[in-house]
Amino acid sequence: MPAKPDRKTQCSDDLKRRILELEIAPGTPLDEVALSVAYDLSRTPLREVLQRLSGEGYVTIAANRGATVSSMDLNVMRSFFQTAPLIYSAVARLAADNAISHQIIGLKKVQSRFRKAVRQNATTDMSMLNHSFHAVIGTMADNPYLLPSLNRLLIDHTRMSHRFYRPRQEAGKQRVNLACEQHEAMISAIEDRDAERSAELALQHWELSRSEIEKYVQPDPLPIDSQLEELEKTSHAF
Amino acid sequence: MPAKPDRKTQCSDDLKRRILELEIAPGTPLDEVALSVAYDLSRTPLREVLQRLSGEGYVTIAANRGATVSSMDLNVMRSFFQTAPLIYSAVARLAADNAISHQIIGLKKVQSRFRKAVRQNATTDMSMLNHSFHAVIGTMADNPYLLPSLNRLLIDHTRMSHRFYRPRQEAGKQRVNLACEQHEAMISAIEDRDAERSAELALQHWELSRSEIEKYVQPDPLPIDSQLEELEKTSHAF
DNA sequence: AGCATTCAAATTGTATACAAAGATAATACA
DNA sequence: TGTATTATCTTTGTATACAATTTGAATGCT
Repeated sequence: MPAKPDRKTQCSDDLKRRILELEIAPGTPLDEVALSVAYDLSRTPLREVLQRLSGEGYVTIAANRGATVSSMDLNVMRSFFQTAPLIYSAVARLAADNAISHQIIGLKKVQSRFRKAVRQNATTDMSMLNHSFHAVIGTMADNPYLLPSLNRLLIDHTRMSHRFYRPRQEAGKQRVNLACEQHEAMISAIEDRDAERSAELALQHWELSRSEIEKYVQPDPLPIDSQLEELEKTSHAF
Repeated sequence: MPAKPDRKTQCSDDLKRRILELEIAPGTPLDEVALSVAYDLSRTPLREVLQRLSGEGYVTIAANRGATVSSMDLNVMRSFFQTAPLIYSAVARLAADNAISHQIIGLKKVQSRFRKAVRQNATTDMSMLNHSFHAVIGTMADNPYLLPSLNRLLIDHTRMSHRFYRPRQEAGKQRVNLACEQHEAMISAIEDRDAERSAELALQHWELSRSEIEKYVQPDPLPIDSQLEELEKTSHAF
């Protein structure tokens, strides 16, 4: 009973996935006719899909000039780091207050898939299942005002965090395992209806992610002398 | 130069106004053909307007069963009171940090129109200009994650606050004047780039509004003995 | 009467043709 | 050669006809 394969939802879900996985980069213009043939829809329903994605923050629509994948410029990044801890902790608190058993079961299922992806080192699965994990916590919070904020944060967080799940050094893998453990702790806090602990864990989880992202944005500078050589070496790892 | 009278924007703005003024009540279904003839649009662009309004939280769209004005049930109300102080103070803080002079001028203009409406006792103008006032502060904050939350809160806040601006007793008018003064104080805090004071004032402003709304939701009970007589008397005042 | 079923009407969803606006290339002119 | 203007092409926006779904009434059954 995974519902009918409704072409419109399928299109919407696939576009979301591709945007979250950076398969379509921020700022990329989306061609209506190209998409409509690709997803076997006429332009009318396709445009409705784009409108909805715009409402959810995945794309930005400019009048007479179509849709583009939402950008992640400097100002957006700044807002992201400023806002994420506020919303994440508030949502985690509400999730502990309001979660119903059915949702907790769902969260555990997502987490077990996440853990499996971590074990298998399936990097994109990790990103996407981490996204799902936090989206489920969002639905637990059941707050129509915070949800749009949270989901927008998650979109950009997921887009930024791919590198986190593709660690090249042992220390990085350790951090992914830590993130996985933090998920477990969050589940038990929610299960215990411990709002304070839930919020606190969310902040810790955020802090781990934040430090990793900042390291990517502002990496250790290369040695001044042999800059080109170093660049050559590290570029292989990508 | 107030832009072109674009029928689609006109339709969208008018629907927003009617929803905010409770001219169209929460839960009311919106008929596509009726609206399309009313606003002289074909159904395709009208549907896009509804999709956008849905993205902004004004209406809710259910598949195969059209759009309805977003409801304000118990759960929504609960979330509202839970979330408003968090977002209002955060936005006020950011507004003080980020406002540019051009925006402050705009805010002052809105406030002067608001003050005028208060003097003239123009109740719906008050509601709507109060809405604009806080929406402008939202744009000052310039945070793409918080803005959707704020605007959703403002929609419901405006819909709930009409009674606040239609006071029947002298004490009520005093409170409206106080609200007006608080606006002035908020402007000067923003102008001084005093984020803390801005946030503090936002919370005070919220508290005033909250107490008024709660009084409406939970009014003083009628005298037990002559309940019907009292009901008869008070109903004239509506 | 109460309830399920079937058919008709109303409403929403989709496809496609046409109109309008924006982007681009070609041309004319200084 | 550089710039402005025009013409053409591409892309987005709108109207309308048609398909699919839902709603509600009428019918038949227990």
